[in-house]
Amino acid sequence: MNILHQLQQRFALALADFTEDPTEFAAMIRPAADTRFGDFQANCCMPLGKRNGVNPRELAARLVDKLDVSDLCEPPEIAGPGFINLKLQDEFLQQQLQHMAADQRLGVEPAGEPRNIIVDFSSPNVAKPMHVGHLRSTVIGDSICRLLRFLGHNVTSDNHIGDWGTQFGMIIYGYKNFLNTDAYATDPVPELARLYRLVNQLSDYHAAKESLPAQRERLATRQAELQSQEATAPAGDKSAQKALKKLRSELEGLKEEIASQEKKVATIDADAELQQLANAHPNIARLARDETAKLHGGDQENRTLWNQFLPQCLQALQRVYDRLGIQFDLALGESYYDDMLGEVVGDLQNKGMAKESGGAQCVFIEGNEAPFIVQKTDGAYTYATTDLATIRYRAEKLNADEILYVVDARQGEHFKLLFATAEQWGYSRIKFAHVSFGTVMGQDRRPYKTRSGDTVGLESLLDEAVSRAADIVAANDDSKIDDAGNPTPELDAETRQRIAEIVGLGGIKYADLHHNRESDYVFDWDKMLATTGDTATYMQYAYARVCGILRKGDVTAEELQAIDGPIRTTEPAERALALRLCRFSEALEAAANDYRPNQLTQYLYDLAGDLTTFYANCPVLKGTDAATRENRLRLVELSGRVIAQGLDLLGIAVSDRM
RNA sequence: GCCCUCGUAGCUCAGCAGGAUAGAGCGUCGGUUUCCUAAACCGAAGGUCGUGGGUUCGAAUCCCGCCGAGGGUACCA
Repeated sequence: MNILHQLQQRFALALADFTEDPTEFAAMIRPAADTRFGDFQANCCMPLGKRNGVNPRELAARLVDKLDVSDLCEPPEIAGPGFINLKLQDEFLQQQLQHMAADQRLGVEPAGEPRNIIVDFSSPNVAKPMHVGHLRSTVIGDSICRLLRFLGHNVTSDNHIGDWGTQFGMIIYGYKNFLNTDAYATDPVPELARLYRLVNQLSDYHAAKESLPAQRERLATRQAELQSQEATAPAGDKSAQKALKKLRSELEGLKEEIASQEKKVATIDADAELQQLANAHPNIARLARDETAKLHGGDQENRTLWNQFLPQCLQALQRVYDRLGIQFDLALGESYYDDMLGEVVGDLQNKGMAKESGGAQCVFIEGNEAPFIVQKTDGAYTYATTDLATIRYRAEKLNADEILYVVDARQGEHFKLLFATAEQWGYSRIKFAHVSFGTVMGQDRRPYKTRSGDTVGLESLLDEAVSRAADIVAANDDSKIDDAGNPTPELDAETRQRIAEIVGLGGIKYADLHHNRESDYVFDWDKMLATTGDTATYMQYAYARVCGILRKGDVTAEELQAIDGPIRTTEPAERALALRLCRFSEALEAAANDYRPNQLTQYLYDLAGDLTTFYANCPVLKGTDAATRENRLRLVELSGRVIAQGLDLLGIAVSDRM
């Protein structure tokens, strides 16, 4: 039941007399821009009139003549240059509502042709704790899975974990040299993370020490260059000024880089213990890489260690996913594909796609300067190779029709090359999409970091959200008063905590999902947990009020759902709410079509707004006759179900009290 | 150098298979409680949609130039 589709179908029939491709023009029906124009508007007569050399208004008149929507709409009206305005008949709207209320799927029809869709998202490195950078992929990916699944597709969520890269060499090196046995015995994962950080820190130290002199020299020459150019560049010469500007920004970058490296060196130098370690391990970076190579080469000891570490790391990740309510159907990490990589390169070579260039095996895609490197000079494979092996596996073993990669926009070029290569390689029947997203920024407009400059750990982020939410929940509950003004808090400590979890995590997820995923967004605690405005809380609150009304009205959702007969919409606020409810499937489709959960958040926000406006204007329980009361209760109950279902598709939970 | 994003109200952002007077939240100002959760509702002020051109009956939306911000760019993923 999708009213927009029904209208489009009717228009397509009528349009058949006027054009070769009626669906193209039927698609130009959309919700009315202004409610005064009605509920929907058709914009097709202007372009079609132009194409056919007919006056658009005349064409509109003839089209309306031909059009049969008498069972759905009031008589269509022609306005302006040739818009056709449509207003749904109340009886039709009421029928739709009745059907929706009786339907477990809320009137959303499952896809006629379900597709096998693989959604590749989250994909953290197991060696390091998850951080804020993983948030978007995880939250957006999960929502897309839920949406597509609800729409009837066969969705496989796959966590393509980084479990085979250089970071494991670092952990192994750390384990062999710096292990704190007690700490490892107590809780292995933090100890492994510490080892990773330590080895990384020591490697960076040596790298910085080595490169700093050259960088300082470079800075000096650049500065001299800048000075001389500043002296000579003609003020009116635009390109000279532009070059100057570029040089200045390059200098800034260089200074920042040097400062950050100096900081790394200083940190170690300031700590006698760390300095001693650094001195004792001058070749740590190379040795760690060697450990990785040994692991890949099948070295017994390193394989044993890997087998020992991996389950523990995965378990730590699982804690975060459990808390976020996220499940994966598969978690086939990079290691899973390791023994297929040689074959992939061989096959690409046989097909003449991979060629040697500069010692590496490369696929060159026309129109791209950079090659797609599938095997490095040293013989090692790259993530390009793994990604190709993964595509082959998903195509052949999972029968994929569609593969979505929910990954950072910065990897756009990689995916462009990957998809082009895969298509040439024989997988052109699969629809590939890079569902890209922008960076999470701090208030300073730089990638979100802690005050000391470290990346923000995901678990601590979640903890903080819940703790902030707990304060808000407590404050709200404490402020509840009865008619006499006496405090009447109604939530016990345990309930408050449960609600804080729902509100806090919902706030984080919603803040992410309600932005257009393509744009960067600024992370702001106060906004995401604000008790006012376009937040998860607003919707969760609307839901809690629905439950509150049913409780006060002493009816259950089941009882209301069992009532048959149309749901009347006499008041304007009732009608607006009813129309919004009927657009649920439109909203889901829009969100799924281009993988934009923000289309759904927008819908839910509008719905929650319509619902609270309805509350303000239409009393449900008080001062109403029995029929009105029942009718409004059904409207409220249906709204609650749609909100809960919509939020669920965003991965956000609700509570029946707040 | 080449390539890719982005520039919309004081702030944060929607809108971008071209359509009627450009929307929302926050903030500001004003109003609403004998009434089902005021975590609410109603109203007002606030915009040369970076800029200059072009296509069109019609452009925030499509094309080109310019300005500004960010990102990527051969062996890290």
